[in-house]
Amino acid sequence: MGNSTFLDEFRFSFETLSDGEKRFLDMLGSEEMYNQPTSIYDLFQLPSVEVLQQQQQQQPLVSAVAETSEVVNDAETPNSSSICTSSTHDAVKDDQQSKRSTHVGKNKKMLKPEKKITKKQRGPRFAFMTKTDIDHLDDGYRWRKYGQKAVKNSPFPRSYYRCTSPSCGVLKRVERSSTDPSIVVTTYESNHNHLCPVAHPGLYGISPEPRPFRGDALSTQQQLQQQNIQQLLQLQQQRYTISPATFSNSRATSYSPLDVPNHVFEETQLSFSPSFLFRDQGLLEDMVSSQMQSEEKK
DNA sequence: CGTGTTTGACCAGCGC
DNA sequence: GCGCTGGTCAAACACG
Repeated sequence: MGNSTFLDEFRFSFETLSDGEKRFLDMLGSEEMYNQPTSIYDLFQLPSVEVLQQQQQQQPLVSAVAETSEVVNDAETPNSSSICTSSTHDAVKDDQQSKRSTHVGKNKKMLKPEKKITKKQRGPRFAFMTKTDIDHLDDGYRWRKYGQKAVKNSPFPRSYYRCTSPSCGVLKRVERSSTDPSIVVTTYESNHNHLCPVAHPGLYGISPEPRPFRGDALSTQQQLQQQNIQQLLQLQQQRYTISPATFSNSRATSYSPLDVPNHVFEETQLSFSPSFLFRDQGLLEDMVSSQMQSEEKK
């Protein structure tokens, strides 16, 4: 990484956003969001739930993902390859190969199998900031922590999580901003190849009854923040679902939310363009149920 | 006992 | 080539 900090990688497409989208991104790390959480439905002026449900019936949720992954990925792990067109050999593949081929070694650190994953080969990333005192916000998915590292020039460690769903290679990094400890920066890499366990409890053997909020542990504001995060993630995943190629090939002018917003530079891999989503909004039903359920997963 | 966390070691990329 | 740093592995451990 050289001298570049984690925040240097933190990019959002900006110029393509509508005013409401820009405002939402601004609010993610702002006092406004913290003090008065706002639904992205309002900010983005999403269509009504009824409209979304109708559209969703006409356009099943994961069909695009399944088709793409089968075609692109063959016998391997059917996940993030569906996102990146060519060279995204995902982390899960690497992980599983690693486990298979290193079992022989009694030496704790045997040579790993050829590690061909370079940073440029990884899946696209999506990051956002949240002003919260909770380090690991619940986004509806189940995560397993696989590492923690001290970060240069930051008193706060960075935690590494991996989605526990089999064959799902999504990674997540969580760290606090060194400049503002109240801000948690979360970065997702690749996208899930399965539905959210919370939003679709029946598919995951989870009780279909709405689980209660952790009202005793979380404030209302924190609960709303979690809901907003879940909504944002689902939007992002739906974006992948709709058009992986468009995403991975996109080239947009971006900015780092942690810098002054007029700090503009080029970025190819990380971009965020909700506008695109809403042009094809048949896949938003997750958001509805996730609003009602923000329980943690364990 | 299954699941998740901790933590030290290892590896790769990058800058000098 | 060397050292620094970020990312990952996996044994040991904790917990319900």
